[in-house]
Order: sequence, then structure tokens, then C-alpha cells
Amino acid sequence: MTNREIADLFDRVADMLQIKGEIIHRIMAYRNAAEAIREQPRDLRAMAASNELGTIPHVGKIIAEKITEILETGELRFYNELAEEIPAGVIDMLRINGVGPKKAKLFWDAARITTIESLEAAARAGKLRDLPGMGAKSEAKILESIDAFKRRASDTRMPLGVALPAAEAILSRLMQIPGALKGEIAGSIRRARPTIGDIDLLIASRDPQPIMDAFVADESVARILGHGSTKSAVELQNGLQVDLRILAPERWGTALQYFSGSQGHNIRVREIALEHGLSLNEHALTPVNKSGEPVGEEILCAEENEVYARIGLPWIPPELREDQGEIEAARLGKLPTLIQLGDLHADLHMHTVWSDGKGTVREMAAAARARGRRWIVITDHSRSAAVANGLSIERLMAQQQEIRQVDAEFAPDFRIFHGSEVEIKADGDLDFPDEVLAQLDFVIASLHVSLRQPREQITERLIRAIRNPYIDLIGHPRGQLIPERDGADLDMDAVFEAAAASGIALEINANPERLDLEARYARRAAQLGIPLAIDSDAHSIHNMDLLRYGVMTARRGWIEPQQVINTWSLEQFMDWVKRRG
DNA sequence: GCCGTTTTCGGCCCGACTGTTTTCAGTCG
Repeated sequence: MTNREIADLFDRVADMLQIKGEIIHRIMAYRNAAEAIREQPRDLRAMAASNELGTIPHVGKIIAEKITEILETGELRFYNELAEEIPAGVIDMLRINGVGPKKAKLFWDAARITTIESLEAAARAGKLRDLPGMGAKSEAKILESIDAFKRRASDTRMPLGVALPAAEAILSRLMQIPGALKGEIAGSIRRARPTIGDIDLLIASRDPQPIMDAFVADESVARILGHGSTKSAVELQNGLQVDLRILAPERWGTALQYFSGSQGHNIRVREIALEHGLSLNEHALTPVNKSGEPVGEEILCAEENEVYARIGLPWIPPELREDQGEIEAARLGKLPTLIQLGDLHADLHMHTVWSDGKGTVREMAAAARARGRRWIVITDHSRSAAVANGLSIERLMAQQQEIRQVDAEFAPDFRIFHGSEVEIKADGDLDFPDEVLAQLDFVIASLHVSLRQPREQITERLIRAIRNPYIDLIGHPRGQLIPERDGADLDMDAVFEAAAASGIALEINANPERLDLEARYARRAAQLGIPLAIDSDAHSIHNMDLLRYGVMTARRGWIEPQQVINTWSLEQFMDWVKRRG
């Protein structure tokens, strides 16, 4: 089983324990462990072999034993026993908005309802309203939620690349309204999660009503879900839910801290606040005694850094707030200095009209220069990428002539180098022979085909490319597409080991459909000393603006500027390429 | 079930909203 499957299994255990009415802290222990396993970049199998499962946060002796059992037998007896007791459909009901463990158990016990379908039938027949704690309104709400559940194709989350521009557009319209003092996108967008469940907007104002009214009347709104004076929620045409909260500017700091999450991070922060005798919520810090009763005046925080400062911590960048070690690092004064967009001097991966791009070499160069880059590498597709109009060796050499010519026009302030995104073919061979690669300034190798090969085969295929001294960078190493395609089944420990040994760089592809390497792998790679590159993979001049998503992903992966080769000086970069051969 | 800047036992974040209730339980984030 993969890490993700094991994490899902523990979440399922938590669901079942919740329906059984187990104490919440035991349930949270399973949920915390599941989340930590999902974020773990190393294979649990390898960690189990070297007795390292206990180093994963929220994994103690008992859960480590359960992981070992799953790895050895392919199943978990504890889960099987629970599954025999509780019908699968009862767990499914938890996915209906408004149905939690208590309601699910009630429907099961009192009405013999064990599927979403029979829940819907019972609601339509008016049979739910008479159950204890239920009424006609609750029944109608459940029907509405089942409809909404069926409308959502699955548990689809929106790619960051769709959610962020939508959020920016709405927020900028709202900020035009007089009385809107400050505005920020909070929630998982601010933390740069690659997929987004809903948009959280925050505005500081002393006159919320006109802003709220404008929000629910916004051109992108399809449906109003709630419309209060400090909090409203709408659904957009594209199905995304947007929450807007408006609060007084003197409470901005606590509110932004709270609404940025993550939940796990906030729990840790609030625990630390309590150690300082302070109870933290979105409104303020309040001095409390041991029993949690208020013993003093509210402490207001107008800025987020004041919240952290009051509890003895430096401000923590939102991209790190996942309870993945940022609290410990903050306590020790060891938070990373995260990379910023302005640190990037170069873009090392882009396409032109020579293959499947929309811009000419000259147009791409001018656009990159206008965006503050100092050099670029043109990396069109290689010959076997027929659908992408891949270049034959003859066309590659003709392209080199054009690139040298345009480079001469732009030099010395701006440089254009000649590269290629060489296909790693299904049999593991590279698409161009070494003597052709040797004539290029910088070479990327990428997987595009046969991504579903068995783990051993595809891992070996990638490692062969990594060991080729003419390859400088592996493009989008895992081949994932957001939100619909998982990455290849690669043994990432082996990939990283080979990369560290060869000195090759790995890409954080900035295209929001890729964001590959994703943050947890980028963090692991950087820890192992593997250089990274952040590239737009632009197929048009507009695509160059996607670079920011790569930077957001890198920040989420704790990446500092010097770990990324496109932050280096041109001399340093050329030295590095030359030393690679 | 996890965890330790008082602790290896006894804690474990905090509030808004909703609907059903006469003061609270359940759900959600």
C-alpha cells in the first residue's frame, strides 16, 4: 500500500470510531497521524525497514505497529473488525454536509438507514423529521445537501491556478468600495496549497454592510449561501465557494492569523498561547487562569506578527503553517529565509513556435526581459514528441543558429541559451544521442509517455536519465497533473539518492496544472543537497507569469534562494553547467 | 492514541451557526 492509501485507511478508522462514539482525542490521534503520513515524502516501507516510523509526528508506538501490520499483511485487523460492525454506507453519509457522526448513527440505529440512497428516500418520504433532534428544516437541509453532493462530480478541489485569480478578481473589486481598509486572501490559498476547497477573503472595515452587499451581488456569483453583516458565503459560476469576513482593523492580526490556518497549525499556536496564560481566538488574545476563565482585558493585535510576538514566536510565513515542524523551527529561531519571486534571475524551461509554443524565440526573450529575467533557456520538445511538433536533429541545429543570432541582439544585458526538453522514451533511452546533447547549452530530460509503468521500471528509467552527464535538469519529475492525475509510481528515495550522487537539478514546474515537484518532495530534495530549478514551462509569453506558482510551491517546501539554480549569478550558473559536462 | 520549556499521567483550541430545544447538541472550519 502507498502512503496515501495507508493515510486514507486511518482516516476511515477515525470515521468509524467517531460513529462508535469514541472519545474525540483518540479519533484526532488517527486523523493527525493520517495527515502526517499524507505529507510524508518518504515511503513508509523504507521507514519501517529502518525503524524510523516513530520519527513521523503523531505516529506513536501503537500506530507504528499498525502501519507495520498493514505493510506486512496488506490489511489491518483493527479496521476489518470495525468494518464488520459498521456498514460502509453509514460512513459514506458523513460526506453529506450537515451529517456528522451523531446523525449518521441516529439514522442507522433508529431508522435502519445504511446508504445515502436510502437516506434520500427517507427524507423525501418525510420520515427523518420525527427522529429525535430532527425536524422538518433539518430534513429539508439534508435533501439539499444530498443534491449538492450529487452535483459535485466527486470531492473535486479547484487547482490553485484557478482559485487564486478568481479570488484576486473578487477581492480587488471589493477593495474599490469606500470603507474597505485592508483586504487579504486567507485560507489554503494563502498557504499555497496546490488545490483549494474554498476561497476565504478577509477585509478590514468599520462599515461592513456596503461591502457585504456588493459581495453577494458580484458578477461572478451564482448563488448566495449566507448573507450576514460580518460573514457571508456565495457559490461562484464555476462551483467554488467563497467566504467573506469583515472585521474591525484593530483585530486584523488575530483574524488573519486565524483564517489563514491550517487547523493543525492553529491548534499548536493556541496551545502555546495557553502556556503563556493567554486564550487565542480570531478576535483577540485574552488572559485566562488555569481553568480557562478570563482574568484580564483583551489584547488586540492589529498585525499578524503581534500575535506571534505575544506568545514568544517570530512571525511564521503562511506557506509553512501546516504543523510540519514550523513551530519547532520558530521556537529555535531556525525558520528558513524563503525564496521570493524577485530572487529568480532566469527561466530555464520554455517552448517556442519551433515545437508547440505560441511565441517566437525573439518574442519569448523580450517578454522574459520585460519581466526582469536576465537569461532564458529555450527548451523545445525533442523528435519523438510528435504531437508537440518535436524537433528533429536537423531542425534542432537550425534552431540553434536562430538562437545564437537573437542572443547576439540581446547580449550582453540579456542572454538566450539553447537547450532541449528531451523525451525519456518508454524504453528508457533518451530521444537524442549524447553527441547531439553535447552541443546544447543546457538539457532537460522529462517523462511524458508510459507514466503508468511499474514502479521498478519507471524508477530505473528516470535514474538512467539522471545519470547521463549531459542532462542538467529533470523536468516535472513525477508527471502529476492537478487535479486529475497522480504522479508516476516512482521510488522517490531512490530518485533522490541518484540525483544527489550525480549532482543533477530537479525542477519545480510552476505551471499550476503541475506544481511538480510538489512542496514535500522539494523540501526533501533540498534537505539532501539536490539543487532545484523553478521554471515556467511557458508555451506563450503569458505563461511566464505562472512562475509565481512555482515560487509559492517552493516556499511551501521551505526552500531558500541559494537552493535554486535560477537565483544564481550567470557566472555561477554557467560554471555549474560546465562542470556537469 | 499522542505527547512533554511544570508533566511519562493527564491533559488534549476555539468559536459561529443552526435547529431543536427551553439551555443545548451537533456540525463545521
